Amino acid sequence: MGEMSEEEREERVEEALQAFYERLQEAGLKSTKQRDVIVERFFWLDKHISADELLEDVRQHQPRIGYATVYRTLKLLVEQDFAVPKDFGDGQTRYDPIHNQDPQHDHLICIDCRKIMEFNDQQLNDRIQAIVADLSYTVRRKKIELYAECDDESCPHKAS
Amino acid sequence: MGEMSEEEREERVEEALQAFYERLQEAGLKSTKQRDVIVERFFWLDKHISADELLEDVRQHQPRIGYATVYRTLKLLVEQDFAVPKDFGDGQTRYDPIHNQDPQHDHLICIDCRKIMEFNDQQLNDRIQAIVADLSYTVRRKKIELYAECDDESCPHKAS
DNA sequence: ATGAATGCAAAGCGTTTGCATCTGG
DNA sequence: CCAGATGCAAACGCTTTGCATTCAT
Repeated sequence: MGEMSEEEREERVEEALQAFYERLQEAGLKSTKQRDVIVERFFWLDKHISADELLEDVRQHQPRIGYATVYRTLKLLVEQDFAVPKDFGDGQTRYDPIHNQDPQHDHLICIDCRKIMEFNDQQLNDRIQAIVADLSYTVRRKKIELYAECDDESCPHKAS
Repeated sequence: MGEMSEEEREERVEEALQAFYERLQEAGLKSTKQRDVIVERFFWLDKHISADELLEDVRQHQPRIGYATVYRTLKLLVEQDFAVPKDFGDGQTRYDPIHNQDPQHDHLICIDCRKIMEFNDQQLNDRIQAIVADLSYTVRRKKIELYAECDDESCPHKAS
């Protein structure tokens, strides 16, 4: 997770938005004020987020937005392969934006404080591809969550 | 997934039950008709199962059992590390029994027919352990789900 | 007898849907 | 114009909980 300047971020968001609206048009779907804000904020924030959290953020820009719209937009993003739903076992689905440059990452969850870290390991991905190929399948997407405990006893994660 | 004789299966169930009831006693919890049946069927069936499916199965032995009891028992099994909750994205949680001899397996889900297959790959596990160790963590449990498409066009899985 | 477990029904919670209204292309 | 999008509220499906009753120890 390297640093990213404001311009780079805006550029990335812009690219994603453009790709998204291209798909919308292909599918004969529309661009609306609400949809625009939701999608833009989703790409801008660029992290796994719950419908709830996204709604809260989006309402700062468009206060009268309904949660149904957020759910519908997230569903749309998933269908169009711009987001991946994730379940971390706390009862609500999180959505991870997919930006083309970054292959889909995996998660390491601290069982002490529930902090969620991201990682991306090529050797792991290679092995997965091999396993699935052996079974005569082709991976479309994966969900890898490692629940782990911090080795360092004095680690701040040792909250609970 | 090797074959297993009836005796072996019964023996495995017996072992698991014994371990479970030992823990119960340690925790000052009780054995009841309902709990016994649920836990026994859960270990016997020995596959990821939803509360719903388990209830249906259990009711063939104890018709008056309530679903709350099944949920409570599953929760107990999870707390005591005899089961792992899994979410495959279809809205309901499945529970996987943990039997000590078999390390926790992973899943390959066919995106065409939703069939869920299990696998266990040592190289994969090794790599995971290495990744997590690098981050100064120790894996407690993992959740790996690969959503894939069958390569064989004539495969019966190509249902949808 | 006493704390735990059960069954039932009701409540909870995140998510989806029906419908009247609005809006973008 | 008119299919698609929105907002609201109601419905949904899975899961949890409150409570009176039953049961294991």
